[in-house]
Amino acid sequence: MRIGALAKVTRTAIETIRFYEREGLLPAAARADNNYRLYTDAHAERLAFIRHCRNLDMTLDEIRSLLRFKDAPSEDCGEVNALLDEHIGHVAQRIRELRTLKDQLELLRARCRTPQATNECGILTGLDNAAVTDAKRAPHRHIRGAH
Amino acid sequence: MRIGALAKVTRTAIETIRFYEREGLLPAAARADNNYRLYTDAHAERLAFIRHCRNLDMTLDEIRSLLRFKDAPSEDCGEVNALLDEHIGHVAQRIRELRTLKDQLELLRARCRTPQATNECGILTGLDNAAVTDAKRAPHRHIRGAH
DNA sequence: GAAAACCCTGAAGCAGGTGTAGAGTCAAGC
DNA sequence: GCTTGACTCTACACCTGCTTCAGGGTTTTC
Repeated sequence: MRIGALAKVTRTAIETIRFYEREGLLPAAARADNNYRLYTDAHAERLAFIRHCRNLDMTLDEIRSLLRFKDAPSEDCGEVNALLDEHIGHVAQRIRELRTLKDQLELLRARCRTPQATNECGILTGLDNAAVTDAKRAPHRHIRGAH
Repeated sequence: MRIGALAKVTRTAIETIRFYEREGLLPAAARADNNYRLYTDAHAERLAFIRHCRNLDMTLDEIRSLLRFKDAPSEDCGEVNALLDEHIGHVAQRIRELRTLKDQLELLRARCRTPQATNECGILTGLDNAAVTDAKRAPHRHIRGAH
């Protein structure tokens, strides 16, 4: 199948497919005479795998690791378990951070229940006075924020 | 004070300070004869404000809005309330998403309790078979994920 | 035979910075 | 007076995970 068909069955943007090929996640497809990429079902399965992992918020590096394990089928999968455990840890950590964050935001919000002049707004003065404790962040998190 | 001192008191990287100046969040500092930036206490306060907001995971655009309200002290702050409410909504939404994600990851993890050959690993086959429901994502979220 | 739909490459752009190269400035120590 | 080290400057590349764009060529459909 051509790239458009693969994009459709995996519900993935065409550009993303080419991007995964450049990144080495998806093996390069064979080419037709006109230089169009030609994909097999194996490509579709691998891409589906990648997309499932992305839906689980894994980084491309984590997915690369998982693909290596898949490609070495006789090896022990203990490291797969470890990788997943670590990833679950990241997600749990980020949930904790966001809950703290939400508490702080609601505290801040409670400082100004009704609109008034901005120079008396409890929210702005709250942000001025560091009412917010500057929670230390882990330097290399990978689960994204809220926007 | 010079940029290094400002960096120290606000616990902000020097490059980040210059970046905020380029982005228009921090007004350009006066320059000494040797072209070094010279900051006032007002700069330090404004930068502290920005950093508090960033610690609350606001985007630079949201912070830009808040700064505009701060700079117009006689205006009504109802929009500040609205901005914060919306941001709290983003965070709450992201917490919900991450909880669903964590449930899925734990379900997946339960498929392989003990290490075995990777071709029999329940995690890898689970990811193959789309055991994971592909949750739809909001297209323009801004609160970051887990890594 | 023309228009619409598809495909190609290569590069730039997004957020929110971080890190680097290459150069200038300044105070202290020998 | 000269070197060393700490500090600062500008301008640019890099990070993730794509998305968008420019500027082509090809195939399908009417």
